Order: sequence, then structure tokens, then C-alpha cells
Amino acid sequence: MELTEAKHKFIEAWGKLGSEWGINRTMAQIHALLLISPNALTTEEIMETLSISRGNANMTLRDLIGWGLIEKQHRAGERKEYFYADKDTWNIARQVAKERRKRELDPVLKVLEEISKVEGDPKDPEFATFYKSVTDINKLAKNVDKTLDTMLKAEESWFWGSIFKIFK
Amino acid sequence: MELTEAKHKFIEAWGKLGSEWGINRTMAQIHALLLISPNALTTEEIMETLSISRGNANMTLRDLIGWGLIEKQHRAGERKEYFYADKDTWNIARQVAKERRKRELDPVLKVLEEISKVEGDPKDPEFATFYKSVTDINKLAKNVDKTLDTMLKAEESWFWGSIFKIFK
DNA sequence: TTAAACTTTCAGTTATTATTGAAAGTTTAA
DNA sequence: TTAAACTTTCAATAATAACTGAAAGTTTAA
Repeated sequence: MELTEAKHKFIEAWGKLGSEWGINRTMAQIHALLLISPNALTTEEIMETLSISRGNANMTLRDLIGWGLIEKQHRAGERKEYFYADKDTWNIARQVAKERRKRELDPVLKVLEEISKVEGDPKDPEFATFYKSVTDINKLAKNVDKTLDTMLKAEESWFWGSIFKIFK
Repeated sequence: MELTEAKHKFIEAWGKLGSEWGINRTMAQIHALLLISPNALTTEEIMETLSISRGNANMTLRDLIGWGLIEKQHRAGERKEYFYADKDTWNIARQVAKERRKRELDPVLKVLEEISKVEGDPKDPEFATFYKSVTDINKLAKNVDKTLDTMLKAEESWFWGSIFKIFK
């Protein structure tokens, strides 16, 4: 396997994985590109490498900054903006977990909490089944939420160390 | 909050969450509907409740069976097929984790493994950065994989018990 | 100021994904 | 067999999401 080919495959695979998990392909690909790039890149270079338009590149870079995955870099005497990615995988994982929790898990928890308050006759199977499913899911969601919380605060080694104690 | 409204909100929220995580809205909604339904439902009833076409209902129900989330039920003396969902949230979580691992994580692990074999000059920053990022991600992915493995084998109480030991 | 160098915006277009609906297929009972 | 009751398929269509490109906006240096 040759470096250029390997880079391609990595960007492809990352883009595909992203799109399967609700993150748009271009965002995942730009992120992948910056991850394996030793130096910060300009919008121009990114557009060129991934064959995407200026508009797309610009908007996606801004999204990535919003996700806390990349940052702008300014160079003395240059007008251009350079972009680079945090390369620490643990930070990346945490950042993604943090954002998705905020954007997606939190709202659902709120709805679950709200609809858990539904009132009805416990003898009515319609009510009983609804209530049980919703409260069960609510419990699971809270567990996930707490675990994410630990993860967000944790050092990588400590977190995985703890996880691996599970295996004993 | 009244039961009918609460049901609506649950189906809506579940559908939205699904679509944000790469699971199509209808699939999540049918699953939600069956989850809160005390008895098995026919295609007809599902079509009607969610206002979807027969084709869509049929295909999505088949997908859900493929995900191991629902099952068919036959009733003596009846031609119609009834569908019902496993209501155990822990089973649901495991089933989803299992399928997504198989469909999405496994292929990526394979690619990462493959491109980790890339050869090059460790002094070349292009190579060095690529190699480090890819091997780091590979390690993280393997950790996730192992944790999923534990989860798949675990009893709910045991798994969360272990997780919560993390908090001490 | 001006203009070059750069970034941002967004209406219009394209690509992707999901859905419909009607026809074809299957099963069962008489 | 036939036909009613039901399920499956899939080409056509609709809905949604992503992307383009050009124009407008901004910043900087002379």
C-alpha cells in the first residue's frame, strides 16, 4: 500500500462512516484530510484536494469549527486563513460526544421527561405499555447521559482503564 | 399531558432522533409505535396510524425484522400478519449496537487495519502524521469494538453496574 | 481612497434518499 | 381451479439534503 492510496482510502472511509452516522460526507472528509495533514491547509488546498466548491468548503469549515474539531490559524504577513485539526483522538471522540449529546440526546431527554408525566389508568393496557416503555427508555437514556458525562471529564487512559476492568 | 398527545410526541421524537443518527424516520417511527403498543399490529393499522403507504410499511417492517427489533406473529385462523416489538430496552440497545457494529464499525476497522500497513519514511512528515493519526484512530476503534463486545454479552444490570463503578 | 486578496452568502441546481401506488406474486379455502 | 385476502416488488415521483458558483462583503496595504 502506497501513501497516496492510503490517504485516499482513509478519507473515503471516514466520509462513508460519517454519512452513516448522520454527519455529512464532506464534513467528515475535510476533517479526515486535516487529520492526516502535518500542516494547516488553506481553503484553496482543501477545495482542490477534495474537488469541492469554495462555498461548500467555506461552510463546512465553519461547521467543523462549530463542532470544536478544527481551528483557524493566522500567519504573520499573510491574508489567507489556514485550518488545522486537533489530532488527539481522545479529544476528538469527546468533542463529538459532547456536541451530539447537546444537539440530540438532551432534547430527547427533555421530551422523555415531559411525556413521562402523562396521566392515565394503570389498568388500561394502552396506558400501561406506553408508560413502561417510555420510562424504561428514559432510564436507559439517563444511563447513557451519565456515562457520557464521565467520558467528557475523563482522561483517556483512566476511562479505558475503567472500562477494561469490566473485562477483569 | 394526555395519552394520545404523549404517544404522538414519543413517535415524533423517536423518528427525529433516528434520522439524526442515520436511521430512517419511518423505521424509527414504526418501531416507536410498536414499542408503545400493547398488542401486535397489522400492516394496515400501521399504515393508517402513521399515514404511510403500503409499500413503505411493508419494506420498513421487513427492515426492522432484519435489525432484529420486531417479529411477525401469526394468529390461528387469520391470514393477516401481526407485528410486535421486543419491549426490553436493553435488548433493543444491544440489538442496535450489534447491527451497527456489523454494518459500519467492522468495515471501517478492516480499512484501518489495511491502511495501517502503509509503508514510508518515518522522517517524512506527510507519512508520519498519516501513520500516527491512523494508528491512533485504529486503537480507539478497537477499544470501542471491545466495549461493544462486552455490552453484547452483558446482562443489563451487570453492565451498568460496571460502568457506574467508574464513578466510584 | 482604491484595489487586490481574500471570505461569506445564498438562490438555484444537483444528488441522494425516501415514499408511493399499482401491478405482480403468494397463500388459503371452498 | 378460482378468487379473495393478503404480501411483495419496483419504476416513477416526491422530499430532503448537499453543493455550486457567482456576486456581495470584508480586510489590508499602498
